[in-house]
Amino acid sequence: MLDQKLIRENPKSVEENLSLRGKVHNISHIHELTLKKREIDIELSNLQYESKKLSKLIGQEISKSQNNNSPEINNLKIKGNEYRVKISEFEEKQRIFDKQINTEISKLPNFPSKDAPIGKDENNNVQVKTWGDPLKQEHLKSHWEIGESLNLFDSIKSTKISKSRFITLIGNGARLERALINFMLDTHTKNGYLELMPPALVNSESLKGSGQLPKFSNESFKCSNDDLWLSPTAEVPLTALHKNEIIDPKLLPIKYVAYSPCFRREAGSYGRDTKGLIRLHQFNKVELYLFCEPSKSSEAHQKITSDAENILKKLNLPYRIVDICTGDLGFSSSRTFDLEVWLPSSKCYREISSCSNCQDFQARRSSIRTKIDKKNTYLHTLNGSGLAIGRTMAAILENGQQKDGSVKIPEALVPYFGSNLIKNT
RNA sequence: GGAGAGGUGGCUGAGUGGUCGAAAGCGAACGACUCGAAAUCGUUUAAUAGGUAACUAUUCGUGGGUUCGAAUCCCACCCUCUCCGCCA
Repeated sequence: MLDQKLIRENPKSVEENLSLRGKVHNISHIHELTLKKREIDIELSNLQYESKKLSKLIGQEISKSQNNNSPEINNLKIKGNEYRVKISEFEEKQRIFDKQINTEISKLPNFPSKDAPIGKDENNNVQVKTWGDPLKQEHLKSHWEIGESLNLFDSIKSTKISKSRFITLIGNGARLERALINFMLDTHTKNGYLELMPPALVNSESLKGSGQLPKFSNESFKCSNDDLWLSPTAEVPLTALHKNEIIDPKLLPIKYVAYSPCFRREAGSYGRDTKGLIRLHQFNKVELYLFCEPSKSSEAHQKITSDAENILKKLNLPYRIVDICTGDLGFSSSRTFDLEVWLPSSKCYREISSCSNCQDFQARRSSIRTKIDKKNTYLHTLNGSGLAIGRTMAAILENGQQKDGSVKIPEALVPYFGSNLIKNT
């Protein structure tokens, strides 16, 4: 959520900032609404002042005369009634304006950071670094081929259970998934993150708070009988955890790591990544999340990114980091580093983690503040996948494949998986 | 799901129509006393919006309503607790 005061006082700068995203945002209508609302606020406040004064006077008169029905008092009551009528008119107006302004502002995305590369779309993203040697042989198997031959998962049968884009993990596949979750959680908790396991169903308020609503209702699954949705990422419950709080600065920064299943409708991606573990309606993810003071968020962003990278390094998976350009930034983010893992079968890097600094955008939507120099200040929130489990499994299968059809398990994972090889039995 | 009780400031808790943003206590901050501390005494101690400020308004779970006036009365919803039922 952008600052309403800024929109009222400096709409030009707001438009300029938003235009960095490569799309024109005309906010003049919102600007006008805020000005009108301001007038209403002032007028209402004046009316309330007069009315309050009169009510006190009536109270005094009644206790003085011991009679609440004298003509003088009745006259005062009639006057009071006039105030009441006017006040409720203004309150109604205020309500309407508040609602309009709020709906409009919550549709506006975050400002891109000044440090984000300027660009129109994903083609303008900037590769920051690469790590490891990408495997580039011909005739390498895709992870779904490997999964099928080693009987690690089944998507065809899963359509019986649900529909397409769901997976059932089997045997070593299920075991590998579990090993990855535990490995990642252990690694991050050793690095100072507190482990949480939040609810998978979240209410509309929570989705608004982190930026998925009102604009992206199409991308999450809704439970029709309740005001509950299947959470698309642990970012949602983790933001909502501290909704409407003023957090003691001594407790900052707050660092969470959470395993959660994630549910996404993937509307509009028909035909893309239909095979394998890359794009599913349900997937597992270990998420890093951080609340900190505004002055510390850039540094924290580097840190959260390197904590996510750490997993890829330990698993010995080649990857690169991409600095997302202003035109390709997610709705809530001001700056994002994507970690992309090398998938040899498709000979390209695929996103496996997205590390974002949302600055005060989510904190303002969710009202999460701290005291800085006695002033309430919105915190900055950061999130990063650390990592998406399914895509990590895909990368391990493809990068660890051996000529005999078996798959080598990265050393760091062996204690968790219980074996250094998956082979056909 | 049924029956009952309840939601008040950082916490405990009083307040059932009138100057109440709210007694009292605890906690916290500052000051006095002290070499220092404890104890004691004194003062201060909610948030939000607008305003340079004085100040003004709003907020007693949330949203409506009644009234000149609502923490207090009415309606709806949410949440918590106890008992019963069901369940991992």
